Amino acid sequence: MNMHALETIELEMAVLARLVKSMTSDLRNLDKSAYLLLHQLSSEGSSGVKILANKLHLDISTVSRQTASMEQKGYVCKVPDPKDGRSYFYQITDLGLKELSQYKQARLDKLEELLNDWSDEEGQNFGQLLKKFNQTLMDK
Amino acid sequence: MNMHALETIELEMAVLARLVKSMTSDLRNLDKSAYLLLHQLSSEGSSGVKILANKLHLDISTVSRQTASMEQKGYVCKVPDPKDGRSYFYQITDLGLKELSQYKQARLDKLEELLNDWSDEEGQNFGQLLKKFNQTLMDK
DNA sequence: GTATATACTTGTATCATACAATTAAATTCC
DNA sequence: GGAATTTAATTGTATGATACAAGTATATAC
Repeated sequence: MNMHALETIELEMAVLARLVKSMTSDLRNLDKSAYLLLHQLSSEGSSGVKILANKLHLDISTVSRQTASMEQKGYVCKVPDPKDGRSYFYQITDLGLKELSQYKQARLDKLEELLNDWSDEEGQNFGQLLKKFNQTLMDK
Repeated sequence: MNMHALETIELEMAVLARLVKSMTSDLRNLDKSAYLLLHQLSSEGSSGVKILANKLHLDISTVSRQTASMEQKGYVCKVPDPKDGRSYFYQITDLGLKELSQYKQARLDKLEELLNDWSDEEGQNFGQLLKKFNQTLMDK
């Protein structure tokens, strides 16, 4: 790929990481970190910490703490695996779904306001490229 | 903007933030956090912590610690402002420039490998949209 | 039935960050 | 010109997200 484009992506990616961090720091009903966890449980169904850790690219100890915290808040419930006394499934609860949807909506509202002068085409394009980029990162 | 596009951007942005975090955790000569600081000093010249904090969207206390750490490593030097006894300029040193460039190159190499099957056009497009997105975030 | 592997949790450490308190210098306002 | 206020920066303290290592309990293999 063209060097200039690479350099742009490289720098802007660093800038973005910083900006996203400061941007999301104020919608704090939900632990920011738990968003993807709940999303995962909601979109691909219950699973145990090992699978979650894999999907989320996190250490299992981190996920274990996240699930414990989510359980404590009533957003997920911990179901023992009948086939294996060591393992559990975490299942998102109705309250968890509600929280997830509210948090998502808050993010969407904010984003919509930010991007209010972007064209449909730019938005679609950006969304697709971001998705592709993530896919590329995920697979390697 | 089209709702579906917004939703894609919203979700993929969260995924990206996570992926970028795990991706960059292994090129650790330079504190990951210091990269943008050195970049800023190198591209827009010396300045004090307040201005840096503004440009980097960080608290001045955070920047103060970052500059102290960079100074300790010899990547920046701290020059008293002759006009104001309270303030300083931080200036990037030759060593700092060298480190910055090495770190940047490592990131570029990694990115190049990741994106080796992307077309020039996609890359350019993505770079431009990322830049525009960051600009949008930066300004609000 | 002992040894090993596996699923998960808990202990400990680190990093990046923010907010609050502090210090020291500059500015303002009688 | 000196007291009150503002400003630039640092330092104290706390937190959140993370990883790695050690521990616990259960399952599997030989």
